[in-house]
Amino acid sequence: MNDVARHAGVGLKTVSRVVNGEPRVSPAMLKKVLTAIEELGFRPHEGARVLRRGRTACVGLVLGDVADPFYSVLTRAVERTARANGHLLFTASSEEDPEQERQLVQALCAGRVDGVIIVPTGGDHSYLAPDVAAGISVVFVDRPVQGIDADVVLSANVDGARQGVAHLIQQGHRRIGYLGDAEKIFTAVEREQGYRRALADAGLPYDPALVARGRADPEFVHAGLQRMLDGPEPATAVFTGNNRTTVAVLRELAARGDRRTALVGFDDFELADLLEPGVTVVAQDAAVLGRSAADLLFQRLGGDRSQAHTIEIPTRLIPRGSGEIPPATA
Amino acid sequence: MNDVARHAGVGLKTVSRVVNGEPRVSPAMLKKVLTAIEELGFRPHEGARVLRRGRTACVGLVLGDVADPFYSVLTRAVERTARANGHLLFTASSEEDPEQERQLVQALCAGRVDGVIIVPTGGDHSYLAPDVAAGISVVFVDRPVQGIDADVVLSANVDGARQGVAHLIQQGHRRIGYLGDAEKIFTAVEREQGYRRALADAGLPYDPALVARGRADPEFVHAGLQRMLDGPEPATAVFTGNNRTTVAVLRELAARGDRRTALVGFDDFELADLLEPGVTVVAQDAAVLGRSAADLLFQRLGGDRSQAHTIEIPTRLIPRGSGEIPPATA
DNA sequence: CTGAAAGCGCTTACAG
DNA sequence: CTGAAAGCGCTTACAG
Repeated sequence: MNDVARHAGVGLKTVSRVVNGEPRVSPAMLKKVLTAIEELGFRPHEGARVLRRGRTACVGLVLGDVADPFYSVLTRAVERTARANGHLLFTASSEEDPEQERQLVQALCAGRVDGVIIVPTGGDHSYLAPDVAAGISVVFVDRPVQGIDADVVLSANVDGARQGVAHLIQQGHRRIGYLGDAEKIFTAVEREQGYRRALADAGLPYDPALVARGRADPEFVHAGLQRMLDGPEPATAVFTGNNRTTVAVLRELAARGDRRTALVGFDDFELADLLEPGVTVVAQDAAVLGRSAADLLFQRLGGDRSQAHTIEIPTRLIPRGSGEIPPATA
Repeated sequence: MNDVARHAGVGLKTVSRVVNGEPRVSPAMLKKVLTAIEELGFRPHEGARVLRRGRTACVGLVLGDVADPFYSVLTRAVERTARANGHLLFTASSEEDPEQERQLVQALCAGRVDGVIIVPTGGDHSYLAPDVAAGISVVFVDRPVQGIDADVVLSANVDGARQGVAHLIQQGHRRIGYLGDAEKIFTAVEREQGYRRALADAGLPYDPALVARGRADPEFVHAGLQRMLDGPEPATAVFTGNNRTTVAVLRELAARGDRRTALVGFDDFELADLLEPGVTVVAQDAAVLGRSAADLLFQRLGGDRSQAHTIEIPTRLIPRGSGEIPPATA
């Protein structure tokens, strides 16, 4: 910029005015600066701007895994909103590791972003206090958080799961298995609670033998289903707590040649309607989740200092066939 | 940092030394600074560091749509490599709009990143010359680029498509339709070329009536398939040029109740194996594409000034059933 | 309408 | 081992 000023034979400030499109620049000056910029191929340096202005025009998004379809849709929605607000987006995957999440969030908060949206891993998030005090806005999405008071956007996990399981009960099922994430993940706990509530509502007993919690890998699902389906009192239906588990269960059922066990999954996924039978799901709206979180963030960045909000996004039961299979023994 | 120095009663430089873990700091000083940092909740400001050092420790990735499964897997691979090299990642979706891409890339290059990986939309990319001259490294992935000499990582599009179509010919098909992206997209042109080459290799005629190019939306696919399958000399098999088109074709075939038309798709997708029949695909390795591009980028950032490389990642034919359906009239 | 000075928060030479 | 000075590239008051 100094070069440009010298090249154009004007003051530094005049160049700054032109670059920032400020008024009160005479046409003659404007032209001199513009040609100098052109000739030198000058581009203003955002970093320097940020340092002086205190605003980065960037926001960050930290979540479990950008390649997970649910999160990639959420990411897209956040990105769209960020762009609409003139901001660029950092994305970073915590891999569900609290320590990695902390590192990523702090790297972002160290002057690189104006605000962050976080899908929090478990654990205490009070480490964010200095950053919040320094003026960085934080919004949590998909899961709530401990140790800090901030906006949160959630799916209606308990109620969604309750509805999904109630749907199976309505089809006549009495022994319904549950497979979901480990207990350290908030949504898993919530959805399992919805499962229990549906059972309780229908006066059905809760049987720990029908519940399996863990990572959605083939081994876990294989073992879990085996336990539920091959025992003396087998389950006739299964409710899964997230899309990866649902897909793993579909694979396992296919491998077993099992077409009689009913299935309702939490979270929709592409092609669920094309499988045979179509997979009945409790759909979350990842795009609305992302957009809502980003909207809240930009409200805060816009100066909103009101009390922290908690927004719950409703889910939707989509019957497609797998959840309407009647109990084998009925 | 000034506050810390004053609070600790030491020089600014000493604080800098401690923050950066430099040696030659006496234990007494170290302790004074450390407690001051603790008491003030000090965090070094990356922006300022960047301005002085000239390195951002960030890289950017600009592609069509982060929510596309192929790209989200690629994104994840880039992110992993970036993290392994101590860098954070910006992601931005161009939505296949050259102007939007240019804006995003330039916003990133304006002092926010050390390098960028781009899935280029069509058009000339010579606008990047000043940034490259300014020391920013650029790698293109998935598609090559015009107007600039840079590293490129591609899938073996022509050969992969040729193999996929040859596979259908081998099953006895003589009338094979092609549905793919619009011609402005490089990979679409390449894959269509592979399609034509396979036909030529087998001595089969190229029939424009069996070719449809456009966005993978339901209307396009509906019209395209109708034209190919409902004419006097219908196609008995279809080759699709990308995963979104493949899925749209699957939907359309299901809607038509068509289970006799064979299908091979370019690009793999989740659940392709669970459909009935399983979907035969020419699989690209999005993770390898992303990792290779990121590796090249960090080589450049590490000082490699050798000639630009072009890397081609092989594809793999995965027969699952849909591509092994014999011709209806055979 | 225009510009010289100070400073954003750090690091890079340079002296002590 | 320690620190005062200069400067990264820009913008924010402040004079003219």
